Amino acid sequence: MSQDGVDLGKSLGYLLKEASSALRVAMEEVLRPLGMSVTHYSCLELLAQRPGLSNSELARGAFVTRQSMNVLLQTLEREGDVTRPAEAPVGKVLPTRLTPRGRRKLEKATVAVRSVEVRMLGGLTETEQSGAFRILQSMIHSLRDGDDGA
Amino acid sequence: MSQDGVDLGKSLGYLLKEASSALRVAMEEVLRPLGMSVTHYSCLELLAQRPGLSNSELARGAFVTRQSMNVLLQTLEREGDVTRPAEAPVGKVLPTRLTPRGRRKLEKATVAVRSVEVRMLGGLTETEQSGAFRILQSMIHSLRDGDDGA
DNA sequence: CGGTTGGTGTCAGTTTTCTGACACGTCCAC
DNA sequence: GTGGACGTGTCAGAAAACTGACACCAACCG
Repeated sequence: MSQDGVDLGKSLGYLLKEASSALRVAMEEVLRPLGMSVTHYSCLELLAQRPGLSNSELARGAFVTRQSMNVLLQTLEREGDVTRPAEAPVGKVLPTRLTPRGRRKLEKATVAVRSVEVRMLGGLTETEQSGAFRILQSMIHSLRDGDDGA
Repeated sequence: MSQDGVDLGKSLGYLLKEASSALRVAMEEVLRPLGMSVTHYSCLELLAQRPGLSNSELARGAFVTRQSMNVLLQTLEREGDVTRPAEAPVGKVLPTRLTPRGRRKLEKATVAVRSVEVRMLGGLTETEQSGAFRILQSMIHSLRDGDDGA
């Protein structure tokens, strides 16, 4: 219906959003059978790579607010995938850790997610992939520079 | 606090999400003074480039559901930024168009958004930009291929 | 012609995420 | 030590998005 690509596709910003959306959709698709959402998975993956992360740190890593991450953590804790001490060892920070159960869940999810990433990079050469790496990092850096900076 | 980059940054998927998030934040920042959200802007921009788009088509273009786009369109219509015929010329499709008022609003927003995009691409050469273009399109294509396909 | 498929607008309810605000703890400068 | 800036966990309410479902229309094919 209508045309398909006029000149929306000329904007790298739009393309970035489109790619991110496609990635999210693809991840949701493979994660759904496992009963996990993308944020769900992100949280577990974060925890596996950096055990003891706080709620706020997890939120930043998953690009959601502390409040959102907190409700997720409560669910994960109730389901027995993560553990948080009842008392803060220092300050108010409650370091979160994966339980063996959470780790097992994550392993399955990681396989699924990795397959998506592999598919995403299918048509790209090694050189293009490292190019993409540098380019994306440059974009992020440039975007954040001006946020608070000037 | 904690470390800063362990090996999250090694995943292109994560980097893509990070870049997209940074872009969204930056856009929200410049759009907020204009009283517009990102979806808001996307809708207007879409309409400017392809007048007469239907609600469903706009939804797909802005990566939201028909239902979400519909409530947005109702707001835009109430504010006088877009027009939809009361009766469908053919079928049930209601072609939407920008009003002069909507067009003026969009112009201001476009300036703001373009500045963000320029900033984002600041550290990139022309060659890198076209590389990014190809790479992102390849990712989108590869991601969508497997969705329904095999 | 009748049936099926695909697309659309819309109603309703739910879920998720966000914004705003509070109290508390740490850290550093003074 | 004392003050302020900063970061954190949490409560409460609001906004945004989603899922599910319905009726309708167009196009195609037997």
